[in-house]
Amino acid sequence: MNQAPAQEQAVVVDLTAVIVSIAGDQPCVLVRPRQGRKAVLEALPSGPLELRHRTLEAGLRAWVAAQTGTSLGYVEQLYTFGDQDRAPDHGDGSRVLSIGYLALTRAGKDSAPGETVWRDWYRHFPWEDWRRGQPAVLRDLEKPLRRWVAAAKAGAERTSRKERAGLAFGLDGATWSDERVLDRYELLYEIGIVAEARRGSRAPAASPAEAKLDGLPMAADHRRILATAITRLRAKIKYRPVVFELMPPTFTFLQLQRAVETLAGVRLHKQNFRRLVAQQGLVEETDAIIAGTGGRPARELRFRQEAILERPAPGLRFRPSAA
Amino acid sequence: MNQAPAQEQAVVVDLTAVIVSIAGDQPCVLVRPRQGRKAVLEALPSGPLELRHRTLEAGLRAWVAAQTGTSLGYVEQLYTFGDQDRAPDHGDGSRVLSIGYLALTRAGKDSAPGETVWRDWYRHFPWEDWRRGQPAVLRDLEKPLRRWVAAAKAGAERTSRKERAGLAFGLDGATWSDERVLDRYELLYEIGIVAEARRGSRAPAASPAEAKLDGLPMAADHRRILATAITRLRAKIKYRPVVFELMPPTFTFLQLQRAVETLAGVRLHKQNFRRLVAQQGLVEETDAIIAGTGGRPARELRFRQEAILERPAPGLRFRPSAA
DNA sequence: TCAAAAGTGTTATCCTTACACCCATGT
DNA sequence: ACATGGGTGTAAGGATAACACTTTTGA
Repeated sequence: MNQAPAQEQAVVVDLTAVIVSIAGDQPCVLVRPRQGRKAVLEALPSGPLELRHRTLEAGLRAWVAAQTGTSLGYVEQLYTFGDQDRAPDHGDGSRVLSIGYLALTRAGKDSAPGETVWRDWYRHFPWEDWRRGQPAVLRDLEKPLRRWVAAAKAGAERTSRKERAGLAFGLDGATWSDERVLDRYELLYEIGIVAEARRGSRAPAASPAEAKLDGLPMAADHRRILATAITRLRAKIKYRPVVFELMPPTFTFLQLQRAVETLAGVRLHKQNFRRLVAQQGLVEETDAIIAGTGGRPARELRFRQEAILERPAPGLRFRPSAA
Repeated sequence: MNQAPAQEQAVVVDLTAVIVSIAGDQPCVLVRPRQGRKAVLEALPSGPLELRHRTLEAGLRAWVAAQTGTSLGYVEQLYTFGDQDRAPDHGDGSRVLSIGYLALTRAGKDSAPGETVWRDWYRHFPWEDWRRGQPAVLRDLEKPLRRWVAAAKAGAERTSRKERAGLAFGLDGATWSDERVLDRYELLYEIGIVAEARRGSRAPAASPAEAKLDGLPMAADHRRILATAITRLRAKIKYRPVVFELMPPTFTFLQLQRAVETLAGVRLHKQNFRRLVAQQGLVEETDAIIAGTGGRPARELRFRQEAILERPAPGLRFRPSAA
């Protein structure tokens, strides 16, 4: 194809998994400790693509099985990360690509084998959880955001920064969108609030005040991959019945609502959510009634596979509740 | 990170571009001839990732500039293809990944430099163009599809095949969805109707009747990459203002409608489309009036950048017209 | 008895869809 | 005159959001 292979370069490809489950009211991701240059950091399960892997997905499943003992169900490819400066950990000049995957599983918080642990993803993104109202960090983030906008000299650059910050964080009358997780992370990375941005010691060290605004860092660029996964998942529950991959086979309306709220990081309006789910035909009642829910016993529900055939976009197109 | 690099394998990464533009009423993709094993096939512009490329996207832009003389505007990553049997052209056992990108450009049909050519993408997917009603091929495809369903022994496999075929091709009362381009291609690949599926000489040669049902093949797995691009683009015009990347700076309502119809492969309802676009605030009128449209002169429109800030999902959420 | 959850009913409002109809130009 | 595209009005139906209210359990 190409007569000048002079510069052609072999690269190593890492397969990286964001494995998500729900435990109680926490959205969890499976991580394992990895020794960084200064401290032990949390890393996503991952391993290099090998010749024996017939497909990329098969390679991912093999690595995850080896490292976590888990056999994955639902898996989808997210994105391929390959920028040269994205992972200061590998500073040896060689090229490492990461192909990120999103996996959904029912495995509970207890069942993390080997050295792996389930972690609430909001520990890494404290500004993303609006279930108890606007998160406290977010108010404190507004000041550095506005400072960053003002730091550009007036004109195109200033306008562009103002727009980006407004859109991503819902400033100046813009509404907060649960789906802009990656936009927000990348903006905070650019500003230098996120610890990973300062690893290459290019950016100035954060003031102690700013350091408190950041969530928990992760190894390499895994936090960016996690942000990509959350973005994809939050978008996808709205037009595909993916929540059910995270639910037990049977559940109640409220449990389903809580699951969606957990992922989306918002509170939903109870009555309307029930009606939405019911009339979409996504679930059907079993004969059972579940007691001990803390109130009146609830009808037990199960997912209706057939719904996929009937609706063009069978998801939970919720809107956050006003309250 | 991993103590046993025994099997670690270096791979070559190809950056592949699906460059789309609209010429008249044709959705076009930029291709260049490539010598296959038997014949000259159309290939997407592509080249290997090199050390000098700081980012994947930069590498892609460099290769496209070198091969086509085009400097790309809008670019987004699509998917990374890495299955071992996906590209029978490279049969030497080495691993080649392809990272596919979608690029949108205003360049017209005339301006294809070097050995490149603009091609109507429906030549490769004749079943995807419903602008003049149900495409003729589709009626003929129904028979082999049903034969494939019936070929499975009754039970889970048969049911699954029936569902897949129904969903993808709108059989048995299911509605045709313009977004299932990749599903349809992959199903036809699996059945063996698509020529690429028979390259490895695993599948039986098609009967002359079946060969006529297939669209034009492409080099390697480029047709699959193109199908991925069309799928993404058809989905995206509905919630992001990406059509405007393909439009001239100013245009009329009908031109905009034709552009969307060209991409989506469906006819739209005129009055409702106008209202939809107008009330979304996606466009604004210039002072000019355009004559010579074939009827009454039309108001000239331009895209409103600000619309992106105001709407959460500023796209053209059209539905196909009944007629 | 009371809090918490389950569940029903109703209304105002908005958006979509479809239909009907008039306007201005080129041939 | 008439075909073609440009452009407005409006009414029916469905989906949504917000509200109020009843029922059933466990502590």
